[in-house]
Order: sequence, then structure tokens, then C-alpha cells
Amino acid sequence: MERPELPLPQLHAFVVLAEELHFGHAAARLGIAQPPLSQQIRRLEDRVGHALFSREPGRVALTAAGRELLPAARRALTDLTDGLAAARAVGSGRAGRLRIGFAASLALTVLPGLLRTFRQRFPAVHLDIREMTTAPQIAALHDKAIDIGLLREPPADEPEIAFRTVLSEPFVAVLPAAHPLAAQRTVHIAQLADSPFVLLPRAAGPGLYDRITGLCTDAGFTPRTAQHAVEWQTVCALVETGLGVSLAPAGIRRIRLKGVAFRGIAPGTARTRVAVAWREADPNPLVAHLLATVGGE
Amino acid sequence: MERPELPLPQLHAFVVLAEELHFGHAAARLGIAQPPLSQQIRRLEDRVGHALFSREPGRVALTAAGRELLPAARRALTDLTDGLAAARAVGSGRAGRLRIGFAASLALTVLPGLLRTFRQRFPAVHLDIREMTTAPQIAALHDKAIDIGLLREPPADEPEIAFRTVLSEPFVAVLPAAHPLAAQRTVHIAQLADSPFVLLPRAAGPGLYDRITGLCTDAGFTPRTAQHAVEWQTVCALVETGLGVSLAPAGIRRIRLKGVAFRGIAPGTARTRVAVAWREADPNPLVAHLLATVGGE
DNA sequence: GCGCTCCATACCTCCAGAGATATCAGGTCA
DNA sequence: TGACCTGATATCTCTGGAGGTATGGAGCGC
Repeated sequence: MERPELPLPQLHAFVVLAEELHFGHAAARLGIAQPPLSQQIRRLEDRVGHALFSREPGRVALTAAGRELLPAARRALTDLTDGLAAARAVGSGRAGRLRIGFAASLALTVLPGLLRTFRQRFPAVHLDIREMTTAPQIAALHDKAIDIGLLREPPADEPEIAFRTVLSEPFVAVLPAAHPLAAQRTVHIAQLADSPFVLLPRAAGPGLYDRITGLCTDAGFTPRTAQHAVEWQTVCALVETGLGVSLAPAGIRRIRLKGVAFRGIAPGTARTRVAVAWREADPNPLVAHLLATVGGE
Repeated sequence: MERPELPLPQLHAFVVLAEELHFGHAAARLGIAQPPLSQQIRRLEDRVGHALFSREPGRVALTAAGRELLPAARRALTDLTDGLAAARAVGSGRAGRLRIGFAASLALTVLPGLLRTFRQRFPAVHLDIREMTTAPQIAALHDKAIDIGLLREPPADEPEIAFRTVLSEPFVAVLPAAHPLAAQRTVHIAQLADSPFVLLPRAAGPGLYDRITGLCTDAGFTPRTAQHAVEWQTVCALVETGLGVSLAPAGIRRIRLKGVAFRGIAPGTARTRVAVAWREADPNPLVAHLLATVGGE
């Protein structure tokens, strides 16, 4: 890459003159007087070392050398204006790419609305959406493998990562339709003490897992886990088969399954928080934009 | 085409720094001190409106905006250096295109050597070679359809067209091998008075035609034309069949045909000139180069 | 011949940018 | 803690280019 020899303003003048083939008109299009244009062209020709235009009285025409230079000059100019526009779009956060990790349970609740409004506000932004459980999201944020995390029960005091609560959901009891408690409108957690539980594995999201088991111990028992499943969809299916019951964020009511009943619980104060997470020091304007779209806190 | 916003020197510095990712090294590669480089980058970032590099202590890295701008800057710079080189090559006559018209009878004599030496001197020049008789060559020169003509018996006083003699050939008599005169080493033109002639049509090259008939009238007779043919090759073939005799430039001896004899003529002073023709005012350096390669005069 | 068009030339102003040196500030490492 | 690396900042000089106005000079049409 050698040092550039031809100044851009001269090349711009060259391209315009090549289009107009008339010094007066070209100068007008450039918004300058005619003599400066003559000078620009002359300087450019001096640098190139050869005439770029033939000036026979009455007609200006490109020389062979000019014809050779013209496409290169055109490409360079358009490349630069396009590149500049793209860089500005990305720099200002009107374009670019944002990598989002989300917990599976949010695929049916907060995620769709969020994506819809963000996409209509920033249509030029490419969104990379990947399902991840909580712990990998935190790791991916540290590794800069994702820019945004959407998770439940944000861990306290994670260094360099910031959280903002987006949604606070009550819990519901997930019961087989045939379960005796399904007859009640509301279920006391303590009433679940004798039923086996179907839960997500703790590793998938320690925060939520501990929250659920915490609710049980608060109610005076330790839940007996009959089965683990990695998706809420599966949890519901297993509950339907009568394998056990579960406690889940209210959002999973959207999973409609015939043999499964969802019932509010008492005490109703038990809630689970959905949070958005990001690197505190991330300069990416898209992160700020996304935070503005989710609102919350 | 809008006015360019980003000066090339800054883009150059940007590209080099993007490659080195180290201000000191990049400055060294640019042959300047480090502070000016910091300034250049800063100015560029100010224009773009966004940071192009992230300077965390210990490591310099491109930002998303910088990654967006980099390929455009690279392309623009290489386009310009390439375009400049091409324009200079064409301007100086080291490259480009030259259109040459030539008389068919020269395809076997002056043309091959001329093309060979020109091509080895200017390998980047594309040669457009087309066969044309004399009159169309002159017209094509005026119309700028060709840049160089190679013809016989250049017309005197053609305005704006210059000629230079490349070769002066004697005439030879073209005889059927069985012709009585084929027994002589040299033939007097007058001896051909009773034989019918095979000639090129006058329109193909009035100069040469008039020259040949002039030789005959000088020898005291008017040639009787038995047949016209548009190529010397055909002339020879017709002579071989015994249809007549001919007078031709010595160069056609290269056409080896069993039944045809070539004999020198008396007086031996009769010669035909091959000339190169060009537009007197042609600024194309390739024309000058070609004239230099043919030499002559 | 006169005026018009069109480009070139001459000459001036002005400023942005490229370059320098000197110095400072934040990290890293021994 | 001090030496060192790395990049930023401050300040100065100087030049080249971009722009202007005024004018010259070659063709062309009437």
C-alpha cells in the first residue's frame, strides 16, 4: 500500500468533467468558478504526467489515458462514500449486528415482542438469536460471544456485567389435569409436598432452580425430583403423563397442552424476575438501543 | 457523485494502522513520527463521527465502524494506484491499442517483421490489424478508424496525412513457367507487349495500378488486361493457368507456386514504394513508437 | 470586423492539514 | 517503586491546494 498520489478533490473534479465534457457546466455542478476547475484538472494532469482531456476548440474529450483513469476514479469515490455511510450507520447503531442469547422459557413471552419492536426501529440491524441457559449466557457475555443476554433470576454481583429487570412474573403450579389439586383455583405450595417434581436441571439455570426449591423449603418441605427435562415444553409433557407436578413462571401458560392445568399459587408474592444482561463497559450503541427498547426497571 | 469527505492521506494512515494495530509501527511504516499519526486518525474519526479504533491500553483494535470502513478504503486506494499506473502506461505509450490497416501484398513482406519487433518492444499494446486496400486506408485514417496505414504507392499531397517510405522494391515479371520469356534471366518490359495481363483492379490501389500501366506505356505499349484479381495470390494462380502475365512488386516472390516464374525486369530502376501513413497531428504516442520501429526514409 | 463562447493564465487570499518536537498519562513488568 | 512502553495532547511551522477575480486568446457565427 503506497502513499496515494492523487488528491480526491481533483479526482472528483475529473469525474464530473468527464461526465459533462464542458468546463463551464462541470464547474457549475461542482459549485465553483471555471478557472479553479481548469486548475484542478491541470494539477491532476501534472501528477499523472499526461493529458486526461483533449481540448480542441469547441469540444472537450477524454484522452486514452483519461479513459483509463476514469473507471478507477469512479469506483474509488463511490467506494468511499458507500463505506463512509456504512461506517456511520454502524457507528451510530443504525446498522450492524447484535448477538443475543436467551433462555428457552422466554421464547414464548418477552422475546417475540422485543424482537418485533427492535426490528421495526432498526431494520438494518442483523440480530443473531441463540438459545442459551443462564450460566452459558454469562460466560458468553464475558467472552464477547454475545452482546445481550435474556435470562431468569440474574445472579447478584457478577463483575463487569450489568442487569436490568424486564419482567416480574408470578409462579404457577403445573399439574396433570386429573390431579386432585387441579380442582382448586389456587394451590398452596405446601400442598405439593407429596407430589414428585419435574424440574429443569440446576445447571441449566441455578438461579431459577434455587428459587423454586427455595419456595418449597419455605413451605416446609424439600421437593423430590422425579425427572429432569431441559425444556419447559418437555416438563409440561412429562407432567401431562402424570409423572409429577412442577412450579414454573407464569409465562409458560402459553404452552397449551390438553392434559395439563396451570393454577395460581399462594403465597402470590412469589415471583421470578426476567432480566436483560450486558457488558457494563460495552461501547456498542446497539446495546444501548436494545436496552432502550426493552425499557424496564 | 458528491464531494469526497475523507482525505486520502488519512485513509492511507487508517489502512496501515488497521494492518499494524500499533501506532508506533504504523507510523514507522508510513515514515512519519507517532504523534502525527495519532492526529491523522483522530481527524479521520472526527469526520466519520465515530471511533474507528478502540485503544485499550496494550492493544489497539478496529471498532465495528472501522471494520466497515476498512475494505472500502483498501479498495479505493488500490483502485487509484492501479488506475494511475494504467493511465500512465497508456499516456506514455507503453500500453494501449493501435489500429493498423495494411495492404494485402504486405502480409508476406514488411508486416510480419514489423509486428514481431513492435510486439517485443511494447508487449502491453494491443494491435488491431485489418487488411485494407489503399483508398480505404486513407479514408479510415481521416475517420480515425485506424491509426496507421501500410500501403503501396502513397498518394501525393493527401492533406493531414503523413507518409514515410519503408521499403522500395523492384518490379518482377510474373510468367507461366512454360512462357518463352521464362527462359531469360531478365525480361524487358517491352517484351510483354503481346501478352495479356492479370492485374489487381485499379480501385484496390490506384497508385500501384497506375505505376504498372505507366511502366508499360513507357515501354511503348498499353497493357491488355485479360483478368482482374483482388489478391496477389490469385494473380499468381491465374498466371499459372496461362491466362496471362503480370508485373508485380518483388516481394510476391514469397508466393511459391510451381507453374509460375518470377523474372527481374529491365530497366531495373523501376521500383514501387511501400509507405507507412498516419495522421500528421495524431498525439497518440503509440504512433510515434510504431514509426520509430519501422524506421525507413 | 465584432461579439460571443469557451478555456487558459496570472495572481491573490486563505486555511486545512501534515509534519515536527516536547511532554504527559496510563499500564506493565522487573 | 522505578524503568519502560504506548498512545494522547499541546504547540508550532510550513506548504499545498482550493477558491476567488481579472484578463488573455482562439474559434465561430453573424
